[in-house]
Amino acid sequence: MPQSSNPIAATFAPHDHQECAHRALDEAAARLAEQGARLTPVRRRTLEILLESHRALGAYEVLDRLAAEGFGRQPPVAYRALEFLVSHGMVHRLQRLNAFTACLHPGDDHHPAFLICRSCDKVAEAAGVPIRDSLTEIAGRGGFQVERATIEAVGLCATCAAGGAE
Amino acid sequence: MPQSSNPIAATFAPHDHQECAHRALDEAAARLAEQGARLTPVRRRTLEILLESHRALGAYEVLDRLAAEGFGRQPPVAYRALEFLVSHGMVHRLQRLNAFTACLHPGDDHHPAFLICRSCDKVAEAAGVPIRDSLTEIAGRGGFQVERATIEAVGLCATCAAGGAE
DNA sequence: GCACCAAAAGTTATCTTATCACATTCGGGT
DNA sequence: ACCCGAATGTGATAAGATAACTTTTGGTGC
Repeated sequence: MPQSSNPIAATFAPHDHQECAHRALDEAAARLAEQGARLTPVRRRTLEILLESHRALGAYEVLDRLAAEGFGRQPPVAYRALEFLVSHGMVHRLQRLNAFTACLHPGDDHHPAFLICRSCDKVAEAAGVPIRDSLTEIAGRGGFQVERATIEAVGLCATCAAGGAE
Repeated sequence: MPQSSNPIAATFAPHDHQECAHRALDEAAARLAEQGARLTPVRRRTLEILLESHRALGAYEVLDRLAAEGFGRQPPVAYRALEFLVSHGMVHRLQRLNAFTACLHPGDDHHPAFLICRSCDKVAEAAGVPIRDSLTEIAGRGGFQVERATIEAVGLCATCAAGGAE
């Protein structure tokens, strides 16, 4: 992730993907090692594929890439790797898109809000805490205990808005 | 909807569905008439089916019921009716569940947050405005313009929590 | 009443997304 | 070298959604 005053803007701005993806991969590997979880070749490659774009990819898109690289070509190959990565907080699932996106800062707030740009299709993670607090508060007044929340916004990122990609 | 200090609690509490569903249907019919939209038999019945439970139903569940009542038995029958109702604000689509739920107060805040009880599967609508404001604010700081937001929480409603349905 | 047109409903086929069940392989511990 | 459980591979199929085309329906002008 490049230098920037704001992580959301930084995600959408042009920047050195190689570097930010590499950093995230190292961090993921370290965290998984701590947990005693195995980052096997398929799982590692799956994470890399997601990190190579900030986009969300469908399971079958991931599968195609894996198959092209010599891994199995049946859906469970991709779904299993993705499920593993999601359950260890390395990847998030986007409900609106039926798609998956790599987490750029695993371990921090693992329940972010997602900002999906409808023009460039990149996905940023925004601080979920204040939003969840608001939701929890409103739900709580009705006696509802929130356990998990999905917060996903579709809109236009600053880069696309500026670039006339409207 | 029964008398209650809180609409969320009211949704989950036992109450006279017939009455609250009937009210919502009348309101929907009136609103559609205003808009010059046609509430045809399939559409009307689809809305009734959703109103009969506060649960979210999958398109194929709705389709089965429609087919059993003499309507077509092909997926587009259900999808078209649901799409019509969604686009007119009478029904909401829940991304987490790939399912649809009737709107209990069409016209009010058409972008509510959804509270889904994992025990009884009922769905309540909570005021979405404060939550969306929070999201819009955070996103805006990163230059992201929110256009549409999905806010869905899974948890436990007061009725199930009290009833030991844990 | 009737001819016309657009909207709605019906039907077939197909596509995308996701999971199940079972066989095989891999890797660490003894 | 052997064992065991985890991970992977494979075929089949379930579940969710849409495309393309035909037929029916309902309102409008005549």
